[in-house]
Amino acid sequence: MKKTVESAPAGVKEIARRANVSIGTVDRVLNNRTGVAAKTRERVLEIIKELDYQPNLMARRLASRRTWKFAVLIPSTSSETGYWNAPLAGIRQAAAEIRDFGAQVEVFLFDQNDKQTFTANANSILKQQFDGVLFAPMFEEESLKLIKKCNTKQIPYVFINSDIEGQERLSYIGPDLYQSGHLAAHLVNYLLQDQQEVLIVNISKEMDLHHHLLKKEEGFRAYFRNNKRPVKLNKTDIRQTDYHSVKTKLSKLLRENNIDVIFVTNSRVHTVARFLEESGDVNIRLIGYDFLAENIAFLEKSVIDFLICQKPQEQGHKGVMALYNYLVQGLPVEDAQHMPIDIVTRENYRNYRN
Amino acid sequence: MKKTVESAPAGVKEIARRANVSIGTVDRVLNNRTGVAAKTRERVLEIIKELDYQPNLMARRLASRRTWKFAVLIPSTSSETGYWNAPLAGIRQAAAEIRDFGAQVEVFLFDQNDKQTFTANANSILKQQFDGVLFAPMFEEESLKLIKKCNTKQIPYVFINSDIEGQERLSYIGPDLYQSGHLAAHLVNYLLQDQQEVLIVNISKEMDLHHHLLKKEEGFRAYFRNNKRPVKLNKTDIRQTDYHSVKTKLSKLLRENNIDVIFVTNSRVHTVARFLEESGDVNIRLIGYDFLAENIAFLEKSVIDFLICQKPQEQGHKGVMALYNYLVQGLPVEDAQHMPIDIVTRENYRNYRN
DNA sequence: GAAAATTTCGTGTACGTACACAAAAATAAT
DNA sequence: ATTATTTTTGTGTACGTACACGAAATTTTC
Repeated sequence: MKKTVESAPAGVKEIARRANVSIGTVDRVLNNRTGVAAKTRERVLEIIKELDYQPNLMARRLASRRTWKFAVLIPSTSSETGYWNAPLAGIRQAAAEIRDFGAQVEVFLFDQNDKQTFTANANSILKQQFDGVLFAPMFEEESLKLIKKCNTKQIPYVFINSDIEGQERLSYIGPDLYQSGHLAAHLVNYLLQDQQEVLIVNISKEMDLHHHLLKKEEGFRAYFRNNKRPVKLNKTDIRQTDYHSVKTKLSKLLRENNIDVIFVTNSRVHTVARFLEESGDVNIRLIGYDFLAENIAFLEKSVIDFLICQKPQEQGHKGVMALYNYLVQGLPVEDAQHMPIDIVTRENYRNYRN
Repeated sequence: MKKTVESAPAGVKEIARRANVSIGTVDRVLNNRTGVAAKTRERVLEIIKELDYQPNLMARRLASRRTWKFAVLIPSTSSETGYWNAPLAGIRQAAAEIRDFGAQVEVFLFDQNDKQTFTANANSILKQQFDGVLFAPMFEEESLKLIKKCNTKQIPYVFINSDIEGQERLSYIGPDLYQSGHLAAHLVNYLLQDQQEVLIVNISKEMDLHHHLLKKEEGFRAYFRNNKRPVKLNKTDIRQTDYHSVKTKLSKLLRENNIDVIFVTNSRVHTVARFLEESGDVNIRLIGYDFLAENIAFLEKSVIDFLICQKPQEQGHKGVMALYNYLVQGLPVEDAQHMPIDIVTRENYRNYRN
């Protein structure tokens, strides 16, 4: 019971021979161009299916002079957080991979603290002729404007990192915020003994980004609502993100409450870690987000117990590839691609790939 | 300060034009074939460098009739465990990706319980002309024979899933067993209250595979040796892998000892889970290995607390790509590629990708 | 039923590189 | 200096697909 040795895969020529037509006709069927008799088309299609014809991408690319241009619009790396370095790296990697296939990627960066820069870049993108857009719809109102224009211009667009519901986006690639909060709660639940208390910490300047954090908090709280044992959840919002402000607020809180586990809803967990280390509160368990050098340092020292990460680099990569697969390859693209929710600890961070 | 708009990248034709030679000569220089006057070669090389010529991989591949054949030798999926389905899927995926680039992959399967099938397949591989081999060196003695023959035949080979030290393999792709045991211990340490006891369970028929499990156990034990608080570690080996045998052995053990956490060193953790569920020992925490349907079912029901996974599918994919990158692309390949050590729980398994 | 219009199909060239073969130039042998 | 030999260089075809153009077959029009 051996499969026949597969010879060189069949191409248009072989199809043409079997269907008794010329390769021109086969080509018309393959690229469903007009000008083929229905009967002939059917016959050719049958043989194509029968042979399980796979076009040779090399030859296809070589013969076609067509090129594509994709625009990417994401936040620049602020001095405050290096998070967006990772998606950008993934975007660059994808760009390199698809360059030979005629797709070019141009990156535009906006300032997270300045909506104006978002709009300016968006307009710049619209002026040029791009075949697809990948962007982070952080500012809802401004994003909706861009979306609308893309719709009328028939330019497909992909969201990265956050989603806006009810839009005709090609795909959303990003974290599953609610679920990641849920997971955090699950871990906290293991860390927690009976009667112990939890503190939820939101550290964020921008009101807009709050939405992001709230979804995680929601998932976190939902877990404990369904929990068997009752757990007291305290919470604080810290709007001044510098260390001194965080320290002041936290020391007051820890003095007045009996906190055993702290959950920080974003990557600024290292600020809290620094505080705990300096104040010597070594018995407090700490859990937060993102594989950043500052965080890893505290993970290594066991000040942070768990980091939850959602492969930011892969997000960038997948974002670009979604456009490429859809436009260039003509493949179907998943409506939403939620990233895996990784748990990073002192014992596995060395093997982690962002 | 704008870079000049990049026109279509220069090819052999442009080089030939500038050097005042034919494309044939340029071709000879590029592939450093013989038969070019030293002076001419120099002139051409200079222009190549000047233009920063990048060969068009598509065209190169299309024109070159050269093909590669890779052999893969891994265990077949036994009725006992579906583990190897995952690496095989990754191998198949990689094969599809590189097919157009002239690389073909042929898969050979051996029976984990029959060394003879390994040797027979290995010989079959050696008889044919393969350009590279990817295999799981499970049986040391038999593997060494294959390795030796590959060495004399100058065929590069890659190990998957387990490593044999001191060999001139092109690369090793697989789990970091020791470290994954370490991670398991780290998690167990969170689950454990003072004075509580742990049970390590090895369930395995084959003596040979034991080596695998022992490395994990070693990492596990090492963690607790360095631990602040003393933890009592019990251990049992179960050689009969059917449910009844496991049940008998475990019930006796749990009756006589006071076990709070069980660590199963391989994917058979679902057998233990089934036992705990049936016996109603719901307070015992359970941790084991691998993203298999049987295990996920118990993870969902919270009978299993954690599963540790090492991306078996990606292992297969990377194994094939290592051969491809090295032989076809001429790229350097990492000596060892340890997989990430993923923690899968009830709250994140839906997002997990093997 | 012939000419015109339209549909359907086949042929040729191009993409950038590899490689075989032939032509030309340079060198060696007589 | 002429022929033979070797080295160096140029030309042509092929890879599998895309696409323009023109030929053939079919349908429409009068």
